[in-house]
Amino acid sequence: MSNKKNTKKASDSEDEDFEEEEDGSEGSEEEDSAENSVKEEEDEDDNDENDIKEEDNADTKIEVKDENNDEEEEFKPSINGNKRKNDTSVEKAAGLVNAKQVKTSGGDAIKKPVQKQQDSDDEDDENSDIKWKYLEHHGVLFPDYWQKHNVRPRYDGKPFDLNLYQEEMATYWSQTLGTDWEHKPKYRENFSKQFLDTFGKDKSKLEFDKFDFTPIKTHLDEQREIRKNRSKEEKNQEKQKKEKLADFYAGAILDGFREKVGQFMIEPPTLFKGRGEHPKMGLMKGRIQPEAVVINIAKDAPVPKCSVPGHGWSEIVHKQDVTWLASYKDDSVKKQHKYIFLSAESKLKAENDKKKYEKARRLKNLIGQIRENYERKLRSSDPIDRQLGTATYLIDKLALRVGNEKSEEEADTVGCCSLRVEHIQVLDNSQIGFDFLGKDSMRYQNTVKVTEIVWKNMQAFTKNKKPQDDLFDRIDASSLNEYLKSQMEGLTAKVFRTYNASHTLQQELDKANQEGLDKMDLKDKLNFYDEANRNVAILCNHQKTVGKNFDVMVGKMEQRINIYKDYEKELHTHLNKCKKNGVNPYEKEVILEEKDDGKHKMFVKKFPGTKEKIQEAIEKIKKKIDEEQNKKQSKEKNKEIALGTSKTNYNDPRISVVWCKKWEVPVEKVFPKTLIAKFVWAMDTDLEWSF
DNA sequence: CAGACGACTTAGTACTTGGGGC
DNA sequence: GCCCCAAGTACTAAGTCGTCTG
Repeated sequence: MSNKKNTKKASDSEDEDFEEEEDGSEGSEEEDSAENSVKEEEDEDDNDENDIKEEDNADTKIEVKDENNDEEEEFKPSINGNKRKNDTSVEKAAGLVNAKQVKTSGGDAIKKPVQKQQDSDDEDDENSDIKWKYLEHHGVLFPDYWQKHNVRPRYDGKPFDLNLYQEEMATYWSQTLGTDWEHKPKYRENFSKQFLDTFGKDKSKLEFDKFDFTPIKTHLDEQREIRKNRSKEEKNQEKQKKEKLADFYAGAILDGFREKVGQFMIEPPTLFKGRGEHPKMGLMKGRIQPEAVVINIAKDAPVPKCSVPGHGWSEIVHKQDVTWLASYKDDSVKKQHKYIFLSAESKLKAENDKKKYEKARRLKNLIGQIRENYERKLRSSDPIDRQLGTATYLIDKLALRVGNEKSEEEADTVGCCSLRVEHIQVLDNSQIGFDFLGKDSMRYQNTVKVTEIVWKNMQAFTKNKKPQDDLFDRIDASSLNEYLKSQMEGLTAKVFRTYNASHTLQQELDKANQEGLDKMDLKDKLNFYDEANRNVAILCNHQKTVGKNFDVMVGKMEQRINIYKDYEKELHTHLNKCKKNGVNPYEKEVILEEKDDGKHKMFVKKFPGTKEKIQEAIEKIKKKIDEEQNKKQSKEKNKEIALGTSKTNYNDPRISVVWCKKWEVPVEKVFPKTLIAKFVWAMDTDLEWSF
């Protein structure tokens, strides 16, 4: 396997960087080949340094034996599927055994036993750090190199030449013109500095403000327009090409099963867009070269081909104790690791997911005892214990995150342990006010009534401190988790969020009986579900920003409702007239509203000629009013609440599955496709089950 | 033992899509 | 058939938490 080490750092020194790319030839040449890479991969396999021997090119179907997996679609990755058995004896898993042995050991379908396999997995504890025995995949996809469009910005009113890299940067900048980013001082500052730095010694002569990027912005808009107006065939072609690519890279084999890969495209360069007041926003995210990418596969799996000609992987590793297929470092904006994992619907992820909820259920069974314990700690004479007890109380009652330390290089956000005095207010009547920025700089604003002792503790923790001082100065995330571990094996702060969320959902949905759900129609049942979901989202503070035209949309809805209502009234008067005069002699149509272009009739009023028909029309419009009002209400209720996050990450899917079965609601109504796929393991939960 | 590192989950937003209303 | 919007998905940032290291 290749191991070329001519790596250059992504983008530490811009001068070097663009000089290297400046000669252009590299760029365009590679781009072409990158485009073709898929075809190449499949047809020819002989011109690459990662020359892989593909012993068996037949696209062997892999037999799926595990009954838990019978829903498994075979997506059709063209991996050289080796048939292999999925049930390998325990000793084979012992780690050092290489996959070759696994592969060649035993026939195919001798052992069936799903049950057995599960048992042996459980006993497998001493080997629990082994995540797979065999792993094979196609590596990762690289974004195209920059292709010059030669649209020049103006400088001091005159067209200004840029080299390849400068043009790339300038274009990323131009993409954000007209958005909020443009006006964030930090974004502008970071970008402009880095941009000017690319001019080396000339940079002192340049002022960023004298640049005018509107020509590039215009060009981008035009391009978008062109893209939008492509013919149907063109669009289709492109779609198919994309799908083909996806098929190729999205397929992996893990322990004899075809699995789908998650995000397999290396993150393309762009300007970093951090959340909140991130000090690094606007910096250039560097281009990742294959030389930075580590590939993780089984020892006897074919090495995936690197699709960038003339380049090779950094390293091929066989780490069985991790689940990632590929990883790379990207230090261009901040030190970080990126990974390519299997998708959420893979067995590996699903198992973890299930474990997470099982752990939360264990907490449920112990919560009484655990609460007693931290209540006691609240009154301890040891100040550390009082802080541990108080923090645990907040995590439990308010579903706060634990709050690890953060560096200066990130947005200033906090969680429980990192709360500062300035974030809380000790109020009258045993109340505490919270106001801080949590994960993703989402604001947590809440006033809560707490127990007497918690209130006293909180007050004590603020004593003699400056606003910027830590509220919990004697503990941190790891000491808190250590304490939690002493209460229950594997217990950490985040388990409380999972537990509280799922518990809340279960409780809310259990109210269905009192609410008389059986008499409701599907829409109302779903409203009921949403309401439960919403309570969880509120608990976890899952927010979304209100769309720019939220008010406009609501306004439109109101307008529509009013029009409908007016019409209803008119129908009533019409009906009365009809009653008086016997049969109405005429039927008229009035176009109530037209759009500016005169093309679109928004709403047509009709005044039918018979009493029956009028009555019908009244019923119809009443229903419409009702529907519209419901829509408006839920839109307003969900104004800044995101339901999706708790659905995907916090709510034990079995709760919803059982509820759906019980009330005859199709699961597809509460879970979109992707979540159904993610939660296959929960789909056949039986009615008796509860969280 | 603190801080860095590594792996994995959780998160909101930007973009795409598809289904209902005309 | 077209248009529009909401729902769904893709994307990647930002957390958590265990472990390694000096």
